[in-house]
Amino acid sequence: MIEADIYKALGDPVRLKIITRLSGRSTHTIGKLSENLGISRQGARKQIQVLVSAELVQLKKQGRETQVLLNPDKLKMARTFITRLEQQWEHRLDALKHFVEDQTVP
Amino acid sequence: MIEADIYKALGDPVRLKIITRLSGRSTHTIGKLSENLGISRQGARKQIQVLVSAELVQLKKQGRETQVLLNPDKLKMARTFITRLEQQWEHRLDALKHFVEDQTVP
DNA sequence: TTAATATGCAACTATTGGGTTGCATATAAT
DNA sequence: ATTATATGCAACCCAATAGTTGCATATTAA
Repeated sequence: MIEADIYKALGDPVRLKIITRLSGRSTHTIGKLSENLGISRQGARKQIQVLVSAELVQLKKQGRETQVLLNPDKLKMARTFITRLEQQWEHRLDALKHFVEDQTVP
Repeated sequence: MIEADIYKALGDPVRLKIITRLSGRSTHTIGKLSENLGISRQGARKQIQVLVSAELVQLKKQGRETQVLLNPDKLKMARTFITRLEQQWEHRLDALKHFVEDQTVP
């Protein structure tokens, strides 16, 4: 079940904040991204690495700094999976509804 | 950042399997749901409890067994949040595109 | 009433995770 | 050449998590 890793990566307030920032502003360097997260730079770096491992984010070294890039495909995967769950659920409810209707005396 | 808790709950293969089962079939008892997860009943029970705490799932006791019910609202929240991230991202890309176009010599 | 089933609760272990500090290194600016 | 900036790497700590086993309890079936 590969999907779990994506949600696991999103399942931390710091990492979610990072992702949110990336989705909103243009590219961030590791340094900028690590600011105002309430933790140390190295702490932030570790969280960024988690996002890299989950492939939600990509690093691109440019000179002495490193850009952090969002990978929208992975976000899409996460959303698609949830959407599928919801659809199955609704389909199930529909089936149940029909079943109940069939049982009803006309 | 409340959202993180939802993803955290989804971020485990066992729990994701449970959610998947719940979305697909009709209501499960705790017992049935705990089968074939590769872990003990009590282990599974703990994971179900995590889902309960995250309000992704609800329990309803019926006699000696307990039904596990999916809470579709929470799934929707998770999906909505990701969708919003994606939209911000796209909006950002659009803005960038326009900026580039403005810089282009006609 | 006795037995079987469905579940709960608690203690314990091992691993993962989030975070820190300290130090090293590479690139850029003065 | 020296200094400042951006980042990397490793060791360490503590808390949380995933899982286990063992036993208790409530409900239903025989």
